[in-house]
Amino acid sequence: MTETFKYGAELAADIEARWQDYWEKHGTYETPNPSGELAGDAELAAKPSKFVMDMFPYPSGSGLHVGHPLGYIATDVYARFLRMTGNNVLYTLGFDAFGLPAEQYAVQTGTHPRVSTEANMANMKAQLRRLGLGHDRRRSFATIDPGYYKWTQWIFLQIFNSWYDQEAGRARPIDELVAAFADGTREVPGGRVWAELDERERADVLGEFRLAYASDAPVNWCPGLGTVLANEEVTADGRSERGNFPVFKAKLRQWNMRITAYADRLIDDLEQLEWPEAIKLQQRNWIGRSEGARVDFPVATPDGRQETVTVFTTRPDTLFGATYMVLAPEHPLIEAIAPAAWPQTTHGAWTGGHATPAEAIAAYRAQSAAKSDVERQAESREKTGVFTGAYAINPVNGESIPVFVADYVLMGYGTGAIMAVPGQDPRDWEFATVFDLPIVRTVQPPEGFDGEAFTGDGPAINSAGEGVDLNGMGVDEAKRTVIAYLEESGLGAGTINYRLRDWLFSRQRYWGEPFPIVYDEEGVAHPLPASMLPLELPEVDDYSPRTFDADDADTEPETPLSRNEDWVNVELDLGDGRGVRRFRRETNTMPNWAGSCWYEMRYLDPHNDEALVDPEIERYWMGPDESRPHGGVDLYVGGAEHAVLHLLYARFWSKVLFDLGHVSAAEPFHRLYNQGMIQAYVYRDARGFPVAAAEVEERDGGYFHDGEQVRREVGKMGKSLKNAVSPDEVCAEYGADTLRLYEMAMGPLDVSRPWDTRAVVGQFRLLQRLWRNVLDEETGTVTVVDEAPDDATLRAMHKAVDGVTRDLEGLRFNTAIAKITELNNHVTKAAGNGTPVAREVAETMVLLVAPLAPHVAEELWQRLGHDESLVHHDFPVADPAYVVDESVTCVVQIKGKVRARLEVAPAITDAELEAVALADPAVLRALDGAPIRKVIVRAPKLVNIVPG
RNA sequence: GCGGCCGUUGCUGAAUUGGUAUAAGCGCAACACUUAGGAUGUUGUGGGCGAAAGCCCAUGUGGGUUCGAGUCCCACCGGCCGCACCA
Repeated sequence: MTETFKYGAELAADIEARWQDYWEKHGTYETPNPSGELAGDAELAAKPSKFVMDMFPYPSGSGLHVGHPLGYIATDVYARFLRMTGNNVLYTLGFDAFGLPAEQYAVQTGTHPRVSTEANMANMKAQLRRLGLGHDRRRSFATIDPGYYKWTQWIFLQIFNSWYDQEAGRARPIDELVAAFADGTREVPGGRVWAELDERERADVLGEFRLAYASDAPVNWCPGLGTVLANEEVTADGRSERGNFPVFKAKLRQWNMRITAYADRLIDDLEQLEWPEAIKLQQRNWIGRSEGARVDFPVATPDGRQETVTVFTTRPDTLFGATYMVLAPEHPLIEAIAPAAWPQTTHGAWTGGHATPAEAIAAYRAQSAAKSDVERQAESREKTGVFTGAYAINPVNGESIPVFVADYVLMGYGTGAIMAVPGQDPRDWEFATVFDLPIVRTVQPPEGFDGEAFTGDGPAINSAGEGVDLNGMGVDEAKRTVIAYLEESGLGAGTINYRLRDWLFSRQRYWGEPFPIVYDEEGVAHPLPASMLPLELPEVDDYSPRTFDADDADTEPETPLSRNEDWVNVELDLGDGRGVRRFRRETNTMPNWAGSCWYEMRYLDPHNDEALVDPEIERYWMGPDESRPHGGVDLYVGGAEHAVLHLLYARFWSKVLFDLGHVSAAEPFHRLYNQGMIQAYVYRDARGFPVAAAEVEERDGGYFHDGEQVRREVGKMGKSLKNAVSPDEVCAEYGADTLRLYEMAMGPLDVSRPWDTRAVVGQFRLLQRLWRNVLDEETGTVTVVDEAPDDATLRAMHKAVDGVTRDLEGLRFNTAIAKITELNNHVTKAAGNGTPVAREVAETMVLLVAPLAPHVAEELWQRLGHDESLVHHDFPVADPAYVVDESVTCVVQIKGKVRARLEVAPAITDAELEAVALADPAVLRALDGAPIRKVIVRAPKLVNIVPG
């Protein structure tokens, strides 16, 4: 092979492979911890710590397209920049390898999930290595590594063994609650005596407090996937986020995490985080905090007792307008209050044509249970319901109001019961109209209001009773007044309600972390002692989930692990002094979110076998400081689709671990950045089918495939739209440095935009020009001269340094590249005019481009005579004296329109500039003798003259 | 329906946050070097009028605030995203 020094695909490939090997061999990206196993270069560890992280990937089998590494390239550039500006930077990448995608892929290909997952990870690692990402590989792991999930299970046990102390506002060990129950400092629910409870009863009591607990509750059952799902994994139209199968409500015993205990802190602590407002807003909405009141409505039962139905309302001020009441179909009190026969006064339309309330209720329940959420959404929102036959007493005015069952009230929100105020609520108005119920306005609508329910502010009317008179008050005052009255008279209380539900934490899957829980012969759950962790997934022959007809709600989940009797039935000594006993293992597994709830902490201390992370090391990297009041990762980059899933769960786990004293950071991610999506052009033929984008040619202003005209649109990149571009292709044609530059130059990181293969060459040309500015393509000799650069070049250089530094700090990679390009173009032009490139300028350009295009930068740096890698070299610093131009172009405007340009010194005073501007011939000509009313001067760039 | 974001050139996009609109890249055109160019370099490239100097118009549309608006305010049009019978 004849040696060539021309920067082309071949040379780029050679340079890149060489430097990737060099970095690996020299451990260039190995970041020292302050102590412990990964302690190293003490000088480096003494620098300020910066922790930069990507959302780690699923090891998917289909390989990467150029959209996948966008965020990784951005974090790599930023991490490199931070290294060059005096920081000790932790940067690595692991794999989120448990969960549905990995398992489904394994099922499709008929191989064991571990085998296919490992193969996929190896493939992705090779693809990522080709991009030159500066990861500390010693810190990488996959969530499926037993050494990692040992600690996932350990954290589960911590959560299981704690409760939320409302008074203290934090989680505490469950033992402290047991002690309080035992010595009577805390009352046992139901007024029972702790010492008199048996083991089963105690377990049940504690289950009401534990932050991880099993309960029988309506859950999201997805027959098509064969598993239950968390609320966050179900779409608005009642389908599974993965696979898009229908989801049904089913009552099943499942594990939950009491995330609701943290609702307020999860909202409040958002304040201090540097996250996109849109994501904060989504989290706030998801948690759905709303302030209002609980109000108790007495209902007489058929057997002469009195029941109390509690409602939640955000509008207690409208209580006098409550003319009926509605319970959700699943409400537990319906049976107790429904009489055997319809009361005499029953309106014909209220019975649904049934002979008795019991029949009507049963029929209505059957009708609404048969509807999946999908159908409920698809139907028009016409209100349906049925009378229970019972009447409640409105506590403020003693009115007897009918109680209905209707599915527009949801058991999962508030108390599952509402007071209906048709005068002020559009839904209640609609229902009242259908069932001919009375409507009483309690807020005076404004003059000319001709709508139905009035939801705005106004003076209260029709709102006076024996104990309280709201008339004339505005909404806020009326709320306060009525809440005070309710509390005084024991009829209710001000309260806060949340939309957030507890997190359903178990799945009927093989490919997940087994629960470290066993059941004794009485069915009481016992945690495994930490010494028995990790509880490894057993090897089984049949790991596929039992799935069902997607529409068959009448099915039940079956856990793959339960098929393995040898593993399920065990004899263990739990170390509780009761010796070896027989147990059955929990056969559910954890959801794939478990592994991603705490992985940032494990990067810090990945091989620690004594603790999830050493406290000193955790404090060094993640501990709170002035800029991060709750601590956390300095920069976390990933897609916005995790706004309420991973990001909420991870925050929750961090807070529990923080409360229990295991970590110093109460928030996992201080600064969050959502990268946009790289889209791609989609070409469709006349029938609307996508055609292979790579085969489309553009001519005569149109696009053609196989001689046929096709139309172009912008869509997602992927196999199904036949427009995927793999990073391997781009690397082969231009090299990884060009790919990196192009992805960073395409536009702002947080904006989505289409990939344009044609435009990649622009960044390739930048590197070629840079290369030629340093050395001779024919001979390979360095051509830079050891002379001082001329003044103009020096200014261009320092301006570029200044701008690039600020752009990289702000993650504005596209404009940073534009500034480097400008400087390089300046140098190229000067060289073309016979001014050789000065060493100082060449080296500065190499350092500026180093975070973005590290391979070519290392190569040029070495050729410029340096023996050491530039990865830890100082980034150039701009000299302020050269950042300002020698002369500045000042615009002279007349009434805001530019009429003249002046070259002036940057230090010119306002008065001097005004004098110069007013003497300028072009200005005089434009003014044409008009008198001057006002002159605005912003030296040195602008003068605006306003003629009278 | 509620909430949030965004409309700049043929395309991707800049604009120190109210102060020269259109940086940089792609594409396109011309020229140079070349046997050749899908290489490289140079120059040009929002629209209109003009020989030129220059003038007028232009940041989705219409209004407003200001000496001055892509930027701030109001209304509308178009697009994207989130939530949605949440009491």
